[in-house]
Amino acid sequence: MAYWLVKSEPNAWSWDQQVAKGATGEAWTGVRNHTAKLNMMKMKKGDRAFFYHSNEGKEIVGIVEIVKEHYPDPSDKTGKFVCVDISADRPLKKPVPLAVIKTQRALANMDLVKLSRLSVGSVKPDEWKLICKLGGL
DNA sequence: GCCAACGTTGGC
DNA sequence: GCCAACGTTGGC
Repeated sequence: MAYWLVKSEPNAWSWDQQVAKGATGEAWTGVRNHTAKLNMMKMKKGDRAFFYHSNEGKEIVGIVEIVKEHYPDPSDKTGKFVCVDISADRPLKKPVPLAVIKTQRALANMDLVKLSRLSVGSVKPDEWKLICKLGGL
């Protein structure tokens, strides 16, 4: 299983809204970046991703599961981009802020830190474990 | 509100 | 196909 991180501005789409969608999940649309798209195309059903609040909060708040693999993004008229469906799995007991991630040497090479504008990044298994620990899971 | 990083666009 | 100009994202 692979691990990922998806970003959303909470005033556009928040963790609470994601939770409200339940196990059916919600289409993760609107990604218009090819690096992010390539990451989404690598996602498999059952993969997990951290849910990160950008701008407001700037912290990882929960874990989501990929419930449907990539398909054409219905919100993209050019047909070039894709989306996946994700559903909320569980919240972190304690959100992990970006500021804390930056203090961890083992997390310095995360896409989140290195490629701050990338909205869908990958997470290595070791990074995943450490963040879960920091998040109280 | 500022600015750095990065993607995209358009002139050549 | 190069590169300057511009727009957008997102941390600070």
